[in-house]
Formats: sequence, structure tokens, C-alpha cells
Amino acid sequence: MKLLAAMSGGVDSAVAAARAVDAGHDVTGVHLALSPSPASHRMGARGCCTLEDARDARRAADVLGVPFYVWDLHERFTEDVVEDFVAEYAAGRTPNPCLRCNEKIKFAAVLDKAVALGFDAIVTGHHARLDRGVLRRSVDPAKDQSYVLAVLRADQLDRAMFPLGESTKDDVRREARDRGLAVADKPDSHDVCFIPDGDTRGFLAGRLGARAGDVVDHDGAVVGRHEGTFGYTVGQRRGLRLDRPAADGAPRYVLSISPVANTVTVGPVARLDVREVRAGTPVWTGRTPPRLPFEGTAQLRAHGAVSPATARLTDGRLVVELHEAQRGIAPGQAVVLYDGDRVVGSATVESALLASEALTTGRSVGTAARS
RNA sequence: UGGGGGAUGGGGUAAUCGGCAGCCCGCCGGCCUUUGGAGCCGUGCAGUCUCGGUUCGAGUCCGAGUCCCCCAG
Repeated sequence: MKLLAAMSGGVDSAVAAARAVDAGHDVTGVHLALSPSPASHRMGARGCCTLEDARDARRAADVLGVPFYVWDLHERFTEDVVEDFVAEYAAGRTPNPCLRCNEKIKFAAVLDKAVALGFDAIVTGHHARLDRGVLRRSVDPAKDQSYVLAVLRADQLDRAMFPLGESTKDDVRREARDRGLAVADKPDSHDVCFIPDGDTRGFLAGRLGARAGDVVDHDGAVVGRHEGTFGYTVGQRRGLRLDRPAADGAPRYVLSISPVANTVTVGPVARLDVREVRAGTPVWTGRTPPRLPFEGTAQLRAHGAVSPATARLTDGRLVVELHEAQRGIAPGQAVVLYDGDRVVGSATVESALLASEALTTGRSVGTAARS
């Protein structure tokens, strides 16, 4: 097959491309330039989008002996990922930009362009298994990235190839070394790639401007001030800088965020336990939707625990009942449904129902305002 | 000025009848992490306003001083 290998400059995508070559495919490497100013994004070996990363990708392509190009998609990336990120925070939600990037850039803009150029599929270094349209977790549970791929539809997965799903990260690094790839020992990337200094709050403040408001206790008492609701996420404990401790001396966490009232509500850890999640329209991974109600497991954050769950559809929206309470579920995050290690589908969390209220008032909390 | 209350790390608070100064925040360090200044861990940093007294032992009791708050000028 004629394959386009997306090469970030990291070890995973380099080995994935190498394996595609070994499998006898006609491989072309491409590095995605996503930053409007890649030079300013240089932060050591941290990200995936620096000039240094582009050079690393090119060197890897040279070692593999495949053609290599750089595609400048920074406008699409800015529009679909960065602006979305900012807008979501402005609306009181907590987005996952990696997931958005997969959905809108790698397996949409890039894939479309690849198909238009005559490629059959795109190869990436994601740690997940994909076999005849069935998306599954990586054999390396610590590095599994199926969560951030769960936004992809069958037609996108049909044109995707993840050669690393059967390998552990250690295997991949060892193989990279054996292949003479310079990136074999390059550190894993982490954090938001377009905020290289890690200062998300500062980045958002620069985009949205400070807007001070009250931090209130869950009974309504004002316990502190904030400089903008975008600086907080549900489940957050540190950085609250509250004037007074709780009456019982216990730590407090962010329970909900309201950009409309311009308040951040905090409370005890017990009030973070969520029993039911209401989400948006689901994306089903397979060619046909699962039979509902679906019994399986649900994961609500990229590296979070899974809970046995029952999912059903209400007015076209996904409602997931968690059989084990989960903590710190933020609107804007994705709920991903699994059947064992198989990805079934995903949806964006809109609101969560607290365990402490599920059986009593039935009131939904943590609901962010619609933008 | 009279009366009352208070003073515990960088901030906020707790400590029974006088008996190892605890907790929350912060800071520092570590773990985790291609989402969250997310989360988790640490025997880590850091404190009893000053002077004197009682006592085996004082944050605690007594006296004086300093400063702050409240009510009455």
C-alpha cells in the first residue's frame, strides 16, 4: 500500500514508519508543522512541534530511506485545536486538545490531504491496536493511547495504521536503537504541545484576559478570589489559594465552574464522586453502533481508572451510569466506552451527577454554560 | 480613655484538666503524564508576640509590656 507516515520527531512515529517500510509498503514521511512560530516552541525535547523535532523526523526518514516532507498545517491547527481549547476553557469546560488534534488534524485534515494525493492510509506511532476496524488498547497498558483515538469514526480508522500496538514502549526504544535511529532515547513528550512552558493558566490569561471573581464554598460562602474561571478544572486541589481552610480542616477541591456567574465552587473530596455522566452525541468506533443499553467499562480521562458502566442513549445523547464512582470528572473531557480492551465509542462530557446526589435530588451539577 | 477579646511557620487555623505543637494553603522535592498550572507521595521547609514567674513539665496558668480587633468616647 501507499502509506503516509506522520513523523513527529519522536521515537514512536519513527519506529512505526520503519515497520511500515519493513512490511513492504510504499512509505512517505511527513512532519506536521503545527505551530505558527516553531522556533519559539523550542523547549528541549519536550514537545512534538519544534524545529528540532522536524529535524529529528527528517533524520529518521533519511535512515529509513523514505521521502520526507513537512506539511504546514498551523492555520488548521490554530483554528481547530488552539481556538477550540481557548473557547472551551472560556465556557468553563476542560478540553483535551490531543484528542481534538486527532479528530480534526491528524485523521481529518492530514488524512484528507493524503487521500487526495493518492495515499491509501496514514501510519502513526500511537500505542493502540487496530485490526480490521477493531480499535483496541495497546499491549502496554502504561502507554496505551486508545483513549485519545476514541474520537475516530470507522471511515477514519479504515485509513489508519498503528504498527506499535503489539509492542511495549521498551520494545520500541530497543528497536529504535537497533535500527540506528537517533531518537531512540529521546524523552517522551508530555503536556500541551502548544504551551511549551506548561503555563496553561498564563496562556489562557493572555488570550482571555483576567476576570476576577469569587471562589465559593459548596454552601455558598465566599472563601477566596480567582483571576478567571479558566484557571481551574474540576477536581483541582492545588493552586486554590483560599483565604480560610475548611471548618473540618480537610482539603478542598474544585467542584464546579461557572463562567456566567464568574465563580469557582469548591468543597470536600467526597463531593467529587460521580455516579452518572451525561455526554453529547456519541461517536461509535465500529461500523455499526453497539446494542443499547451497552454494558462495559468507561474511562473518563486519558490516564484514569475505568469503571464498570452502563451506557444508554437519551434524546440522541450518551448517558453513562458508573457502577464505581469516579472522581474529578470535568465537562469537556471525553468519556470512552470499552468492551474489554476494545474501544466502542466516545462522547464529550457535558455534566456529571454526584454520587451523593444521585439517589436523592437527582440534580445535575458541574454543568458548564453553553457557549 | 474605660471595658471586653485576641496574638501559634509565608497565609489561615487546631491542641482535653498544664503532658510529643496537628491540619489546610504555600514553598521545595519526588512519582505519574502526548488533556487539566489535574492527581498522588514525602521522616522535606517553616511557628507558640516580648520579658519575667509558677511547675518535673507552659502554646495553655500568673504578672508586666507591645501590637491588633470589638463595644462604649
